[in-house]
Amino acid sequence: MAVTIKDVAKLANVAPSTVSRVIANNPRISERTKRRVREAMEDLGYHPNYNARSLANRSTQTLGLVMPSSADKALQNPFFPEVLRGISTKAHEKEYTLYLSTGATEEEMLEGVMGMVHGRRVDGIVMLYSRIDDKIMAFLEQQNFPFTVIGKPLVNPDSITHVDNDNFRAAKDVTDHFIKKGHTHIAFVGGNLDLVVTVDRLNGYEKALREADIPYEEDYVVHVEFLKEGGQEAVMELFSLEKPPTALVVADDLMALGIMSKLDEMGLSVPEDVSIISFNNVMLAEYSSPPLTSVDINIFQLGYQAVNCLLEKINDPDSGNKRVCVPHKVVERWTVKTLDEKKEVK
Amino acid sequence: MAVTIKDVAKLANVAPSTVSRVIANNPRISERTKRRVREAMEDLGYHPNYNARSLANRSTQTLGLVMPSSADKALQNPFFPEVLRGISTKAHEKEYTLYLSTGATEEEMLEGVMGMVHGRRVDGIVMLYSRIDDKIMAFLEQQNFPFTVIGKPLVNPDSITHVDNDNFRAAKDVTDHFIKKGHTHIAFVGGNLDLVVTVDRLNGYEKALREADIPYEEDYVVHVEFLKEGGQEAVMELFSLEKPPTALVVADDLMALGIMSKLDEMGLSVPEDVSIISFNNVMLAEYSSPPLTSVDINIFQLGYQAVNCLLEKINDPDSGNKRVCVPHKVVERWTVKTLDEKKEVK
DNA sequence: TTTTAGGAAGAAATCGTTTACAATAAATGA
DNA sequence: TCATTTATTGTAAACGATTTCTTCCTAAAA
Repeated sequence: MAVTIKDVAKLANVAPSTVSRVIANNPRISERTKRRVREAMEDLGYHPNYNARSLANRSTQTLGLVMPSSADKALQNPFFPEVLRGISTKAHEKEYTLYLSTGATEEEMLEGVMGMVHGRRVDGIVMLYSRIDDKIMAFLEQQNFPFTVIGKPLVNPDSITHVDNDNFRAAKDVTDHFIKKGHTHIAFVGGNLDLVVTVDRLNGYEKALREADIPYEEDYVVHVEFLKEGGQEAVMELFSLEKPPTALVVADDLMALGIMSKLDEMGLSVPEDVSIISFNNVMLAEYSSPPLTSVDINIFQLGYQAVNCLLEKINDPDSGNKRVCVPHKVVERWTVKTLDEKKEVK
Repeated sequence: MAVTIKDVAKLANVAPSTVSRVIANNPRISERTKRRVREAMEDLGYHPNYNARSLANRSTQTLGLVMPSSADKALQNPFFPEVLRGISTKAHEKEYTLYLSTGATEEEMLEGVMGMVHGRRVDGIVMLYSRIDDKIMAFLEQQNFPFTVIGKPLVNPDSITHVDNDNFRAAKDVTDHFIKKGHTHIAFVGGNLDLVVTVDRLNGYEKALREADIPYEEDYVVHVEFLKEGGQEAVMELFSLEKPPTALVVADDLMALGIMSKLDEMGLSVPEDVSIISFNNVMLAEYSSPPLTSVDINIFQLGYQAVNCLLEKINDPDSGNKRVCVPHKVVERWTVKTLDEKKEVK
């Protein structure tokens, strides 16, 4: 039906293998035959069949992406389009294409990944999250399949190539920022505790408090989902406390947005009554009212670098494992109020 | 290396063809051998090789997505994550996976699509836009390759399956809305004129004006890019006119946001000085200040239905062409000011 | 007992490439 | 001149499935 390498071979009066070599631009073929073959390809409108190629090659030129939840859910958070941008930019640079994972439950996801790996559907995998005790990561490691992680693997980070921010530092920075502005009642609203990023940030938050001799209160730490609704739940909890916080370290812009709208409903205003710094600095942060002070973690770079490392691993499986740290930067806008400026101590 | 169908066959003491039949659950194989073979598969941890399958089958179980510009650029607009959500939801339901297109220029995109089609890399394609005189669409049509379009093909819409909103109607509705609220100086800020969606909406806008005997002014119609920056350009043009508009029909939320921030810079306030209704109703619309009145075009459905139609076409290539119309709904928020309430005429 | 039908499974071709190995002819060197 | 390279191309075996024929049984019909 479609025109194959054999048709080209016949027309150009050569063997199929010769055509294959011309495609690969093998130097062992003379320029004269190359020209002849290329002409034949042109004439017939020949295009190589990817599946046949992959099969013979054992390479697919495609990369698998594993989301923390089903793509359906994950795509609701602006984080993902942005990593995707970084990922697809680098992937396309190197002529790789992308393959999105399936599955609603963790069990289904694992099933899907096993399919990708065993079925040789992808050459490598980017994990878009890092969870504690993750079955999928364990599987990939055990299979010795090329993969990189966005975030920090908890167990043996040195033996897994990953790209991450310094989340501990970032959380400490923003907490310090609040402290410097005179806040002492600072709460932490994080995502699910089994995400490593949450743990890192929580630790940074705690460290900052300890250094400033502010007691760490269990009640000031809540963990909710990375969505708007999550933010709203958090508000309910925190603002029914006897002494509600005056400042919030929030792990995600979307959550912060949810928090602000809930706060608004309750008649509390930002930053007058409560200050907020969140993470990610997605476009929303700029356009909310008031605009959010947010930590820019350079999501695009996260994706871009993850693919970069992955391709290195694919091309040289024995290359060592790397850790790439993408710098962050807090972008100050209008959600932080100064209670009582501290003198610079340092 | 990896375990193949032959290994399973050997262990189960049957021919490879038998194993294949067991996988396909062919009724011509006895339950007893089926059990035996399945056991062998389990024991060896067998997973079928997708490439080999695709090659033999001439089907890939994957769908190609063609973006209006490179994925890199397109993903900046929240429209795309949301269609992607719809698309991936349906695709995963039917165990199809997704393949993102490559290419920065139109020429490169076409190249990429030709690769997908001729190289049998995908079973069908969803075009995420509809442009006038589009080479890619022409190619797909000429090849008689299964594809569906999100948006309305301009040339022969009846012979191409597509899913769309009634954009003419939607634009007329919002323009009428302005008119009813007493506005007479209504401008239109659209995307690129070679996108069919722009044309449809422009026509709806014009129709509403004519019906209300408001003159259609060339100066009140501008066309810019579907991004924040586009909105800002638009403001520069419109508000240097002698008689600037009091109401804006804007083709995209992101553009509207750009417009609002520019307006703010210029000391004009929304909706006091200028009213705005935009399209898409992405999450941003809800969180901007003031929150945007926006036409919800149900982006998720657009993607979901596009895949639905595509799968139908793939499974039955001779099924007729359809047009699915996804309903829209204007979501009123706080960017429209009543100048002078008209009596309901109808 | 022979024929026949039908169920179950195997053999081998096929899908469209790549690639190791072989083959040929021309060119080089002694 | 003959052996040996070297440059160029061909042959055929993978790659890992699916699928069309066959074949082989066994049991029912004649």
